[in-house]
Amino acid sequence: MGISERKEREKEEMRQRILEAALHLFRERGFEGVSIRNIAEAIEYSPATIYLYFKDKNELFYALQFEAMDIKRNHLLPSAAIEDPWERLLDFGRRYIDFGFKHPDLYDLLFIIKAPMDALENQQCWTLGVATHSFFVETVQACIDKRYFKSTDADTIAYTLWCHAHGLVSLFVRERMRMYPPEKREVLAWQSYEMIIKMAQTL
Amino acid sequence: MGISERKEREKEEMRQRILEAALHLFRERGFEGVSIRNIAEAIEYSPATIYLYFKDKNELFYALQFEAMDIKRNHLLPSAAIEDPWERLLDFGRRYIDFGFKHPDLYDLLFIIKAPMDALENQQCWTLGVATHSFFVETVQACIDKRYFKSTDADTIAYTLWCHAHGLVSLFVRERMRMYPPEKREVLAWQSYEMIIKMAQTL
DNA sequence: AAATATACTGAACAGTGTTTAGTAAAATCA
DNA sequence: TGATTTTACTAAACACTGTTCAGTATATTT
Repeated sequence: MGISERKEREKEEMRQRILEAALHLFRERGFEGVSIRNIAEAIEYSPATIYLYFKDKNELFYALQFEAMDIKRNHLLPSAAIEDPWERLLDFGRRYIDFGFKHPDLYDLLFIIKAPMDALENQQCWTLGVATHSFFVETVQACIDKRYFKSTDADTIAYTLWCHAHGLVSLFVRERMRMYPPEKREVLAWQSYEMIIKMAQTL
Repeated sequence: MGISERKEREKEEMRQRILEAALHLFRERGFEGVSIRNIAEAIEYSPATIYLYFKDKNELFYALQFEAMDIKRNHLLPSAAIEDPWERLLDFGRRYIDFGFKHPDLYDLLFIIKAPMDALENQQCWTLGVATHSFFVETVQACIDKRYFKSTDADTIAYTLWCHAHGLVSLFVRERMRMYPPEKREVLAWQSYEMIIKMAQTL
């Protein structure tokens, strides 16, 4: 049955074409500024067609979130190759913040936007995120084992570092740093990262 | 001219009635879930009437943001009475996080929601925010002066602490802590606060 | 009493997400 | 082959959104 195979392939291609157009538009105009009709126009199909491939706008959103999670994963991946856990942790943090600054729209999509997080489509995205987080906690644990920290509570240390990095990126992404001059914002952020690292060392 | 005075008072009352209804609805259904028509219905006026008191939905949003900022200010205010800067800083941080947990919708409005931040109405809100931030930085400076920190860079210390608190609250508010069991989330957050305080002490 | 200013509204416009009935084309069956 | 079913798609509608504007009834001033 070569036909049904081709059909399935075509269906998958169409799905990808929709996602591509959506991600493209989204990175151009922000998530709120993209409508089903926009996407439909971009791929030269009727709006109703999109509903043959995605249940609703939420499910399209979940799929996009998954794409973003994959891009983030690839951005952080090189850290995993670093042997020394402390150096790995440093590199990981730097890459996390760098991802946020380089792809504010994707960071937004992953960590800031309010959306129901319980759809099936989103499950695998969440799995990927949890995996990355586990890798992070494991690295912290490895640092504990090598006596880089005094505290032995890996969960709390990891969460504390994550809070800092997330706060840093999201204050930047959502433009809540107006009390600092524009050119100082990114500098201050990186200084703060250096500071939290030094603080962590003494913990 | 008693009439024009009364008119002005009535106009202000109407403005307040709109804001009250909007804030009420917003805290019930989230910001995205509130429409001009909803608000109009709540105060039993036509949607067009709202546009006689606010230029557009954004300006209504700014006014709400100002209300939220005021509530936050009152929530943090008691800290100012504490003499010792270190104790004041601790209390301030605790109150900041507590505000976020108790009023996630208002926190959202103030620090997370994406919106143009340059309208006139928003100016005074921003002024209030900057004042609070200045108070925070001054407290950090007072701690530096009393040798509670080793570092002398008040800006970076303040920003680092703010990043942590904001990251903590916004991960909670935007439900990005799914990898931890629900009952552990708030506990972990407060543990993390304790940890950053201890870290800061050794800085 | 007439003219003007004020406060408000109904109806419309262009946009949104989503559903449904219907239509051509493709694949399958006889 | 020709008839039938399945597939892929769309036009049109529904109920919503923010926003504007012509029109109206009341209150104030002349």
